[in-house]
Amino acid sequence: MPEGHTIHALAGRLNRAFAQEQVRASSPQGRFAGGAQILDRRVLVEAGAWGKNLFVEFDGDVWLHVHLGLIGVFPVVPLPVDLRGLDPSELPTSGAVRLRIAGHGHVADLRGPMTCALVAPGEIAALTGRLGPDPLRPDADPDLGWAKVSRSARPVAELLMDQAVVAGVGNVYRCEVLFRHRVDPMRPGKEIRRSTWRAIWDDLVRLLPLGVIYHQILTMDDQIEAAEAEIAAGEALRHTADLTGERLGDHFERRFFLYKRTGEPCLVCGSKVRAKPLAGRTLYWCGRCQRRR
DNA sequence: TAGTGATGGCTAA
DNA sequence: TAGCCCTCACTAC
Repeated sequence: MPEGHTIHALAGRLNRAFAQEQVRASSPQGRFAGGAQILDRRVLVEAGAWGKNLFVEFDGDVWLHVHLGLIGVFPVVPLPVDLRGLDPSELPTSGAVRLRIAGHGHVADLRGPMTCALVAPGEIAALTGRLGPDPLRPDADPDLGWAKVSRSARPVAELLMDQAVVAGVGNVYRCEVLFRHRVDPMRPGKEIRRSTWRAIWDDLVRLLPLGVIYHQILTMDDQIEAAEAEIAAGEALRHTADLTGERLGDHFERRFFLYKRTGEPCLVCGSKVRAKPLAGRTLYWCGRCQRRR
């Protein structure tokens, strides 16, 4: 289920649960037994995210790279009091746990990741160097994305999904943000105006943090404004303060302009929402609102 | 209860 | 282009 906001939220949960703590690591499934052995009893220094990639630093300059892919999950849950102090191998396991990280008060089980590997510090730079700017990172430079968009004949909907152009955008955000700016998803990158690109980028910088805070993709204006008002009032904290990954239920009603609304009326013009595969995923768009102008 | 598709993206062919 | 990772929410029966 991960777009970039999910991974940034996950990094935050890992930090709240384990940062600066010596942890136990194991691989109940066995497929990461060697790596887990190297991580075991190290201090988890800090977790961070770049787009959909999670990087976790352990003492001794040992780095873990995780990519959840489409089906991976990595819930961080508090340990029930009666299970604390047990050897992590004695904790109950559900599913194929590639990597278990256990601390004094929490346990995190990684299941179904696309990537789970130890990487040398130098490889981190190589990995992030292949990624485009991440709107969730304060040092992100949107011009790096623009340089690729403005030279490409590929459809903008395909470019937005390309992690080398923008890191962290997935199928929901690409469909919704293109609609929010009434951009024809099939328009070639080089025909996009710089001001349009900048507006899309600024919108991502606004929307993705809401996704991190609420663990929910928000793209409808009324919900965005309600979320921002809660944050400004300090009320959003109660949704995030104790978040360790348990499913809390959606804080906002789950609704989008287009996503998974094939054939239903566009919320702006009433014409039918269209869908077709693009860049390996289902693109949703409104043929009238997003007509090329 | 069983089947399906997905908020990814790599590798092999 | 298909396979894979092998989860999870949702649907049809």
